[in-house]
Parts: sequence; structure tokens; C-alpha cells
Amino acid sequence: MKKYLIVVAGPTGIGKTNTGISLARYFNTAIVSADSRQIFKELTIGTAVPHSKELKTVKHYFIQSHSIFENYNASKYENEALKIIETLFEKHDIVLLVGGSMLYINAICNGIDIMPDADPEIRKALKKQLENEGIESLRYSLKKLDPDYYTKVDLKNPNRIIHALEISILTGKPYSSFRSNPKKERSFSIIKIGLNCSRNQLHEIINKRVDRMIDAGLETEARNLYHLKHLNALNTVGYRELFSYFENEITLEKAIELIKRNTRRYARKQLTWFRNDEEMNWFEPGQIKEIITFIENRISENEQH
RNA sequence: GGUGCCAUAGCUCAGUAGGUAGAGCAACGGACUGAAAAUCCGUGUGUCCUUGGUUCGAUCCCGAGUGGCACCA
Repeated sequence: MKKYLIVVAGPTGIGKTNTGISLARYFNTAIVSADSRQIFKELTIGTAVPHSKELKTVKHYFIQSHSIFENYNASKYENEALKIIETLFEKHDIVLLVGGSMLYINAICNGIDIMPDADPEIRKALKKQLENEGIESLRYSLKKLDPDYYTKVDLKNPNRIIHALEISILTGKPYSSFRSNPKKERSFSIIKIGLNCSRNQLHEIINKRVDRMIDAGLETEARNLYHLKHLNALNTVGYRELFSYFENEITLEKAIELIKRNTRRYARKQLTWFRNDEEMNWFEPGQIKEIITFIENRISENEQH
């Protein structure tokens, strides 16, 4: 039998964890998480990591496996997760990739270009340039260092420009020379399962889940991390709003309201990305049987060719 | 029961000296290759409560109805 990576994606709160566990038990395999925040061991309540009970039933990878002090990114994830996946395929024909981080899933399925890690000092300097001289100045630098990318990039998006600049400065070569938009060959086939429900339902799930997080002590978790708020890992829905509350910028009620709103928006953004993926096969959460049947049919079709 | 006020976007409300309407919030759509739960761009989504009348034309003026609120009984 060939090897199959089953991707389970969908907006936050839709039930990826449960679906993933059901599928993993049925196929007797492990789960590789594709979640850019659940990966951090310092974050628990605000990221809705699977409960320890759930983690005991099925082996999970990349759940609370890294530290927020590490500068993590999609490329590191691609390298590390791919290694784990390859290892798992030694014992399993099917492996599950479960999560909502669009770029991370994309890194596994299609790969991203190889280029050096950004230098924190250079990034710092560019941030300062943005702060002091404005985005216009960054654009000017980019036009000089990478005129080709200058015509393609969203010139209003400082993060994009900064990244192109930091790579160009670090390597002495234009950022665009590293960009080939690869579709990397993988040793396994990919079957993508997308989970979605009505928008009203999704909003209700999200609102309730945020209330549950607050009841579970999210405020305390955030307060204990407050002194680390400069870390990128904490530029995260659920924490940043509480940080504003700690700074007396908003009330607790307002912070909770904003967490709900920003989570809803995040879910929408995820859907925008996933909807665009033509390989995605959509199901409602709870349609486990249908999903299993679909996967088995897909595999048996594939085995015949 | 009587009197008064109100009824416009999902919500709170503005407005039109009569020419089918706009703010805030919410919502919705999109971009995306090393910060991605990040970052950035875009979009009013409407039986102006219903129904008669006046008018070339009514969301606006007049009458009636319905619903809500307040006060008086």
C-alpha cells in the first residue's frame, strides 16, 4: 500500500481535534498537529490544546513541543514535521495532519522555498526604519535591492517588505531570487478534509468557547505571561486583548468581547484560505462515518492506479 | 381605557426643505511561501413598520392600523 497523509483542516473551534482523534483511532495511527500556537508549551488555555485525556488516546506531535522563546516559523515546521511524518510512515500507511495554520499546512503539502533564517538584528533595524521614516522609506530600499519583487509585493504591507529586505540584506542577493514557488515532490499522497458548518453556528461555538476559556482561567495564564508580551508567540488572539486590559486600556468585558470578535475574524480568514484550496473535500463536523468512507474510497481508487 | 413620543442596515442611531438613504459597531469578501492566531487590502449588506390619501413623485406630509416606550387613569 502507498502512503497517505490525511489533512484535517478548518476554522478554529470547528472540531478538528475530535475529528482527528476519531480518525486516528479508526486508522490506528498518530496525529501531527499543524497549529502555530498549540505548538508552544507555555500556552494552554488560550490555544485550546487537546486535553491530556485526548492526548493519551492518540499520539500527538507538535503539541506543546516547543518554547515561546524559540523563534519558530513555517520553514522550521516544514523541516521538523516532514521528518516526523516520514518516520511515522515507516510504521503506518496513513498519517494525520490536523490543524488550522494555513501556512503550516501549505508548507507540508507544497513546501516553501529554501532561504536563510532572518537575522533578528536586521529585522530590528528595519522595524526601526519603519517606525522612524515610515513605510515609504522601506519601499525605497526595496526598490533598490529587489526591483522585481517591488512590482509584485503588497506595498502597503510592512511585514512583507521587511521580510524581503531582511533576506536581501542578509544574503546580498534579491529576495525574489530565492522565490521559485515550489511544488515540492512528496513521497506520500495527500487527502484533504475540510470541516465547516453554518456561519451562525460557528460564531456561537467560538463565543461559547471564549467564555469557557475565561472560566478556565485564561486571565491568569495571560497575566503570568504578560512580562513576555514582546515575544511573537504572544502576539496571539486571546492574549493580546488581555494584555490591553492589564494596561488599563480597556475593561475586562471589552477584552473578552474583542477576543470573541478577533477569533471570529481569524476563523473567517482561515476559511478564505481553505476555500481557495481546490483539493479540499468539505464535510460537517460529526460526519465521521462519511469522512472515513470518503477516505477509504479515495485510497482504494488510488491503489488501483 | 386616555394622552404623548418612537418605528430607517444585524445593533445603536443620523438624514432626506418630498426626487428610493448614511455613520459607528458588528458582519462580509480578498491577498498571502520563513512573524501566519501574524500582516495587509477591499465591501453597505435596506419592503426607510403596514395600509389608504395628497402629489408627476412619499421613507419624509395627512388619516387609519400594528408594535414598542413613557406618563395619566
